[in-house]
Amino acid sequence: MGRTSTAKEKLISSAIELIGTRSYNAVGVQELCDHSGVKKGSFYHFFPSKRDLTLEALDAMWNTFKKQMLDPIFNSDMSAVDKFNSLITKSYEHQSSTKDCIGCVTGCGIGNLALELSTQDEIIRQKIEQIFEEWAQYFEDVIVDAINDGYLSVDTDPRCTSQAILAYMEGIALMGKTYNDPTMISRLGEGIAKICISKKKIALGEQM
Amino acid sequence: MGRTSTAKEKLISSAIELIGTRSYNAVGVQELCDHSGVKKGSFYHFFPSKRDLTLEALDAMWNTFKKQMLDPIFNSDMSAVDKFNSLITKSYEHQSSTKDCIGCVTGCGIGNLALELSTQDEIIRQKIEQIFEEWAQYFEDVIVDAINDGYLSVDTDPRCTSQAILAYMEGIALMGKTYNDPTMISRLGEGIAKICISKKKIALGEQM
DNA sequence: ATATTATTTTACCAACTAGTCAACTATAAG
DNA sequence: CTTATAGTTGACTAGTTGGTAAAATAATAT
Repeated sequence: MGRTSTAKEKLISSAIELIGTRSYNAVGVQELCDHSGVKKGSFYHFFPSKRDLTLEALDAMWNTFKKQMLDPIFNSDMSAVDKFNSLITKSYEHQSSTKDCIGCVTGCGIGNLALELSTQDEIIRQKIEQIFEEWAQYFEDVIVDAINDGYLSVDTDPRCTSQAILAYMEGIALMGKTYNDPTMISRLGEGIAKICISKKKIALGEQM
Repeated sequence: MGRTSTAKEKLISSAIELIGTRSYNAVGVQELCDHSGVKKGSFYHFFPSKRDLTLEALDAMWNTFKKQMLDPIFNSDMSAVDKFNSLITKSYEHQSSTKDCIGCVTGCGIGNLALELSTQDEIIRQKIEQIFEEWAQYFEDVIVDAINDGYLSVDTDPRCTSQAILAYMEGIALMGKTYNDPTMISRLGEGIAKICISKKKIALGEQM
């Protein structure tokens, strides 16, 4: 009942675009409304706050990323190494076309919000933590396979290693954004398959 | 001539503390002034803009980091591996005490600003790029030594590898902040010495 | 056709933003 | 002791911030 609307979807798209290329605090509700052709009253009809829009934008970003990047690669029959290399290549291509289009490397939209808001908004921090958990699970699954197939030592800690690979990817995106150079991603991405963390832990006090 | 003042130093310290634990856009000039007990008029006597204060805060952060972290480790006689492990341990300890003190992992103050401002402020982006260049140089020097001493393959690309290690450190800091868990840094840090990038490059189209 | 309900619109608010300015004051050097 | 100068102060913009309230409107299910 009542009329239908595309305002919500338009606001989420604008949030991904504007906040993704600048930052959460640099983009205001008014600008989000202007960009999507929605009046501020409508904004607050659909979202209780800017924070809530951001939460939904984060979900949309993650779903798009899974559908366009992770699923095609990690549901394929490539080797573990090729899967990681392919992810790097696709990331490079994406950042490269973003730079051609708007003049700057924007990095990872999720990582950007993680660093900007983790200490300021516990709900957003938790949402990103949960996204990172899902993301690392993609990696962990192929690492477990690689161990079972004998391509990786049985000493490899799959969870630790998958988080390390995710950390490295986020770090590469940060470098690419800082240098405003997409080739940073392909150059540094070559090191990705070498990261692995063993189960045998060295006690912290002993390692020096 | 004229009177002396500590206002500038106090403002820089406040900027490091407040912007470091929240973000650039989340901290206003008024709050910076209140925190350091300086009136707004004095702020603009010393700094033409909030941006300029941030630029000086970035310098101060980098100098402190060099003096307290990099110099003691990289001017020591440890092995290359021990130097990197030691840096991880010190980073863990620092983030850990920050969490005990204020309740959250703040990550790398320089990396935080890099992601927040790189697409918005070209001058700040360039300053951080230059800091990253200096930072990676510390790593590159020990990698070159390790190659010369036979601990690392002669195929190792020192510049690429040093940037990759810096990327990994920034990625680890991002994960620690996102999970609000300092142990992320020590756990993932174990993989740091394994990263290395070879000189022999695989053409981008061939790698899949 | 009408009642119901979802959406849109406009005008509004109080608080806050970065930044300005001119008058005032303390001090270091001569 | 004076004078030049560096630093301090508080009042002031003009524009923006996230968010609110209520009236107006359009579409849908009956």
